[in-house]
Amino acid sequence: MRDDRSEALRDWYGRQARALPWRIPPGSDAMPDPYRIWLSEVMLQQTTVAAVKAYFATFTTTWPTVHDLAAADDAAVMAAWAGLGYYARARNLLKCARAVVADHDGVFPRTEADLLTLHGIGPYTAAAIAAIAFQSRAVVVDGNVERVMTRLGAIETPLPGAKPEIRALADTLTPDTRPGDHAQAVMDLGATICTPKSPACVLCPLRDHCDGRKAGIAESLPRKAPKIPKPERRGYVYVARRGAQCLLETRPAKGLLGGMLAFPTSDWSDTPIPAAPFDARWKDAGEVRHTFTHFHLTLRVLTTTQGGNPDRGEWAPLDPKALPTVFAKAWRQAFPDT
DNA sequence: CACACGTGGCA
DNA sequence: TTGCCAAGTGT
Repeated sequence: MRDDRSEALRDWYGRQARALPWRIPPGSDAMPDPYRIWLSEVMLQQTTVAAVKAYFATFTTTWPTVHDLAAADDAAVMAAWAGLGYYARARNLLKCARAVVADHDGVFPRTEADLLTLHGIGPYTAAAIAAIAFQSRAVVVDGNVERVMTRLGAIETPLPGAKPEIRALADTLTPDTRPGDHAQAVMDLGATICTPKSPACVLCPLRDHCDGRKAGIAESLPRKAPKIPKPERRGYVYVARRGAQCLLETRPAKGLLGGMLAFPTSDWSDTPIPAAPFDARWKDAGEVRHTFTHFHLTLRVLTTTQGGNPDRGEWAPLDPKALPTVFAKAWRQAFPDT
């Protein structure tokens, strides 16, 4: 706390902290609920605050404690996560909740090392939970911290090579008192002031300490390797409706959209091979486009209202909200009225 | 270490 | 319209 930069950051956070559903106000002596901190941190992995809010409300209402979540049906949790993306997080969320109940008496472990043993908790999340939920002096490094630290220290080493330098600087800035507030202060700064593009340096509590700003290179940091263009893939998706039911399948537990509810599809490739789940007069309903992390996809949507004996999946009532976004798009393309 | 893994918003 | 990006983890 001797550090001028940490003090400036703490004071700024005291004034400008965002009010978030999982957050206690800066300086508060209230005890955060580790379950809610954990849940919010997992949801926030590579995901914006705006996208997380509604899901956090649904999850904490439906499953208020880690015991409730551990006892939930897999399908219910996957359906509730639908649309948020990175579905391995939902699968790991259940594994983690069940391990906390089975192996830790329903109480989240307090140390980074113990937290790290749980599914879906990596170095960032372990440090964040230790700092925010348990007031432990953990050094929290995420994308925001990387951006703020590379600018503050004018670190021009490209990522990921710069990580040791970044961590060392973050360690220097982390105070002994209220390290959880400090971690959230850096992340709020990165989200609202020290943004990827057009940072608002004039409003920054660290502007007089920032070497990147002094050198006029802040906005160009952190340096990163150029992105590889995404390849194009194509496929066929089969949307069959029979009265109130649709033909649905649960995707394999590993891989893309693993464990999620889906319509049957062909393979997705340069030259997909049509693979209707049963013989029928399939009607061409046009195409939908969707972009995943590492490829673009164009799906030709084929529909029928005939019945049939499918070679995979089963007839079941459909809640479109339980589908990953790419299949929700296909559903809307197939049956715009519903 | 490099790559797989979603999505919606914004310039 | 296209590309970039957001509180990363697992393999």
